[in-house]
Amino acid sequence: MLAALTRAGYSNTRARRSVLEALFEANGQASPSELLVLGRAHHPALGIVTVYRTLEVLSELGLVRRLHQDDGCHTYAPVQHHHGHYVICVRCHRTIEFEGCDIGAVIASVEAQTGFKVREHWLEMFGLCPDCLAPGRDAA
Amino acid sequence: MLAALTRAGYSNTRARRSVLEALFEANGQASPSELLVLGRAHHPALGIVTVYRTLEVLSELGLVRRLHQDDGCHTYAPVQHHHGHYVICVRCHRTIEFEGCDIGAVIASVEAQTGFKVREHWLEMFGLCPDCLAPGRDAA
DNA sequence: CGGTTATTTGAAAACCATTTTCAGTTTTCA
DNA sequence: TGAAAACTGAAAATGGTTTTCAAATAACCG
Repeated sequence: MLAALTRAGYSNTRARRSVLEALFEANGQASPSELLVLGRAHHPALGIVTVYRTLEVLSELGLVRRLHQDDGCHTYAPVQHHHGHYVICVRCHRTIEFEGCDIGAVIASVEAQTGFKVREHWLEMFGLCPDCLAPGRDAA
Repeated sequence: MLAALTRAGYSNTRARRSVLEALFEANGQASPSELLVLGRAHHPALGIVTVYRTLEVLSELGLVRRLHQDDGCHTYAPVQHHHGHYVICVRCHRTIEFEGCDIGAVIASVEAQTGFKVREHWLEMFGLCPDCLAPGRDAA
């Protein structure tokens, strides 16, 4: 990821490195303010503005994806699959990317129903992760 | 919709009526500030706070659905189908609800891939509506 | 219909995530 | 190593949304 940034012409700075590290230490996904806290473990002077700016660059390069929360705030997850979507645990917020979103048929049906030409879609799933499903781990 | 509000124990007020009217005059969906403008045509004293509060009530009653925009802002659409999702025109913002979101197979595959138990999902599609697709209407 | 109470309303203020501004710092590169 | 370009953080600005609170309105009862 750092290499991709450099390749794209961006400087290799301490602040950006700390954001990248934070991103991988998170639970699959994290908000800018969570990344600030995690990132400061590596670079105490890190500022929230730089977290936002780094995430913006990473998004543009397709290295990170922005997830939408119900309240309208955002969360960011490293991209693993080119066409990936996410399942988010409603209890612990663990987030996993999945691929094989086979909704071609749904899109075709929507196009037929509405006359629209669909270009992109958002799909996010919410549920419980294996750990939070397991009985006896309610304290987690 | 008004009847449903009354049935649920809410007062039938001029302000709420104007928000309902605005909702149906919109292009399938509208933001709170757009609803304020539309609603004021019916009730000039309408305030934005009441628009928000009315939408909140309508959401709770399942009469309206909140759509998420890329920037995190929200838009509201009247509910037509119990399990509906929306296609939004990226050009004119016309929004149409569709049903028959047949992603049971996708959900099953995600559950198998990740071990999560999926409870709900968000699905929004973006594209061009028939009018905006039509050539020669570029001025619209 | 008139009076009383409970509900609702709108303005202003508070909130909070995100963006912009700007002067100082760090990187890059020759 | 030194100059120029890129980057950074703090503080201020923005803008959608929520809270507060006194005034207005609707519902209800007689």
